[in-house]
Amino acid sequence: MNDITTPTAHMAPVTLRDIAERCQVSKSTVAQALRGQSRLAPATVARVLAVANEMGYDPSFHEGARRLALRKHGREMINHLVALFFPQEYLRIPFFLETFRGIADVLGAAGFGVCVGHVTGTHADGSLLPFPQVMRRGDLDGVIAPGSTLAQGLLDELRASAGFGNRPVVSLFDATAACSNAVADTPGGVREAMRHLLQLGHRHVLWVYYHITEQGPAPVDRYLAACRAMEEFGLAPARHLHLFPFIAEWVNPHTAHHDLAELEAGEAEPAHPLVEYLETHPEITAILAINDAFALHAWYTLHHAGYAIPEDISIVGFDDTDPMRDAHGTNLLTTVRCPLETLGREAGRLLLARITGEAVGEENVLLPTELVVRRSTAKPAE
Amino acid sequence: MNDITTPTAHMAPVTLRDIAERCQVSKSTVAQALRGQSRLAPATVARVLAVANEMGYDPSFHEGARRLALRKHGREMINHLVALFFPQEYLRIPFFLETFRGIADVLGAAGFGVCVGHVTGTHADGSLLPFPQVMRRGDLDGVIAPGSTLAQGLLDELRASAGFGNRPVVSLFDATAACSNAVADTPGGVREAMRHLLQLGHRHVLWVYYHITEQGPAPVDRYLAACRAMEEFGLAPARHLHLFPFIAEWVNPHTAHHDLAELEAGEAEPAHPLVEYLETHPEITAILAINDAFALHAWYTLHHAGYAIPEDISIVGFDDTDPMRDAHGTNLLTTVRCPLETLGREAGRLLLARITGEAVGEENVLLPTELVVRRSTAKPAE
DNA sequence: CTGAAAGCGCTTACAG
DNA sequence: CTGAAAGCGCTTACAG
Repeated sequence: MNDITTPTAHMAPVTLRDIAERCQVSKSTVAQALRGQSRLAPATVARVLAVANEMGYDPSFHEGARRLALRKHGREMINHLVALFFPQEYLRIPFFLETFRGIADVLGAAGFGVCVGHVTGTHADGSLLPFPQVMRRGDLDGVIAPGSTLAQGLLDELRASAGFGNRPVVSLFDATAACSNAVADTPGGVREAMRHLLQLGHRHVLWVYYHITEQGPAPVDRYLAACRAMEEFGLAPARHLHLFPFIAEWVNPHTAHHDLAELEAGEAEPAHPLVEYLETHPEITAILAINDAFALHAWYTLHHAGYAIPEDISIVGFDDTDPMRDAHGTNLLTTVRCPLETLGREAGRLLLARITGEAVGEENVLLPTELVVRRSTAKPAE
Repeated sequence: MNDITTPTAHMAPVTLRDIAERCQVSKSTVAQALRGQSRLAPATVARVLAVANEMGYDPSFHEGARRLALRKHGREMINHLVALFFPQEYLRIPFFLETFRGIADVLGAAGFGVCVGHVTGTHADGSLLPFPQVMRRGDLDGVIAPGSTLAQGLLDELRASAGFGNRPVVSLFDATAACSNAVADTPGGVREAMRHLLQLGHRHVLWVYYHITEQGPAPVDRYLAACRAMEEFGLAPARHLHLFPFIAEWVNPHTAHHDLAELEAGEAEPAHPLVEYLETHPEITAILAINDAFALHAWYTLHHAGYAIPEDISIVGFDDTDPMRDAHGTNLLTTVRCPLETLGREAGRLLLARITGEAVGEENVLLPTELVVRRSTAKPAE
């Protein structure tokens, strides 16, 4: 790809020299006047400013030259550009979008552009996409990214690049050492949700998680919070907290929710793993899902298999982003709400404070979550 | 805000001069070798390249200087940065996000950063936000924006700014003169949807639209398509196409869907305007909504008022972004699907072609839409 | 109080 | 085939 183009004729933009000529002063004087911090005669400053304004001088257009000149003296400029990195599929996930809104609002209000970058994007041949050029040449004043994304090596890559160095980074959703963090208290939300179920009388709960890691079912901190809540009620998690891994097809738009109705009409339906599991574990009376999408899929699946919600099984979601509406439009799903837009705002605020130098060290923000009790949870059947 | 910071000690990045010294050649030679297009001795080129590589020379880090130097010769560089402008609330709208994904994918794969900009953002005091700095200084190679946004004056503002000039612009969703367009054939979708209803036997249809303009109910092109479809069946739109303006509270997350259930328990419920309208116009047997969210709200409202869907009223949505699921998770809403991610890809492709110079003039892409018939439409009751 | 100078890191005519 | 020169537009020491 040819990177250089010869543009169609442009009106030449106004430069310091143009102003200097018109004012009959030197370029240095104009530069000083424009920067404001000088011992020039007030009258000179006023005259230069007036002429600059009249000629339509646009300093932002010449920031490149300014940056270059400043390097000589070992100083850097704020570029008013930050990147928001995230895995490609996040643009489909409502809880990310709420956060995105908060970030974009705060940074936009401060005059910063927010550049989006997919970290897990791949070329057609499967090779990983490199960062866009903007992100590789010191244009970025800072970066916001989900903790999971940073943990995958993005942070190291950024720190190693000459263009980024030790500029500020804010981790979103999950706390990460070596940068600032803006996270919601999701373990607290899990604890509340579990207490809610236990207080209703449930004793065997199915924990629907993402995938297993060496440390346990991910996200591990939430799993541990669920365990602790059980222990508070004198229950041994090993016996009372049942584990069920989430299955990708549940929320894949091409496979989820589409086949149940068709199966009705057709041949014998294969048993859904979740239904099988519950049939062999009749002591389970409640499901705690890692997000609303999983909760909804469990709900549809169980309804289809003849379970009544919440009479036979109580279901709790997470995030409060995907409603389960009845025919009146009322959301029935008990879930844990995270202050996502606020989380985004806080992430933006932390980053700005570091960029402008108002803050020096890393800072962590932890926002409370809130259990929202609706109609998908009830006392277990007796 | 102080724009300049004195950074912590950075390792000085490698420059042409460093390489030149090590190679015992001049800076010009190094520059030529690095650019590749020269009549240098192949051996020299090889040696310079090897040393540059070994020293870790990063050309992208010095793009600023390169840009500056190129200006002297009236040439411009591609900056690998484009902006995507949209009204603030679009980050909540699923149909925009699908499109966003397509845009980000295509541009990311080409090494371009995508910078998001809110056009309707306001400061706390209500004043309109200016563009972020990046967007005001010639950093942008091009812009993508919804047609509605461009029509509000963004295009003029961009063209008038020295930093942007006549760079390429692609209009999304709605066609706009004076730039390239990537739009879906929504009028075609409306026509199909209306034919579907008329073929089922409906004769009086309620058209739920955004708001009235001088040209008619917006979006006007879709309204006219609805009229034409009626005329094809020998019906006069003036008598058979009933107009109902959309009410903002319907999709405001703070007021929509929340109160119906609570009202059940409480005092006398005020009649919903839609219900009132249908009661005074019993000849209406079908609703054609401008998007799925409105269709869903109409559905919930009518269900609550005792109407059966589709037995009493057929409902057609638009976009296929918001499902109306039954308890099995099956989507019941008949609607018109737009190829949104593809639309985003096309918009990105058009922009890239202009930026790289592969395409010269404006180009328009029109993608077909598709009626998806589900269970919310049926023959009218008789 | 103001200006001439050196230089950020690069580019491309232009000499040799 | 290679290098010295001029310059992009700016900045800040440093003289005067």
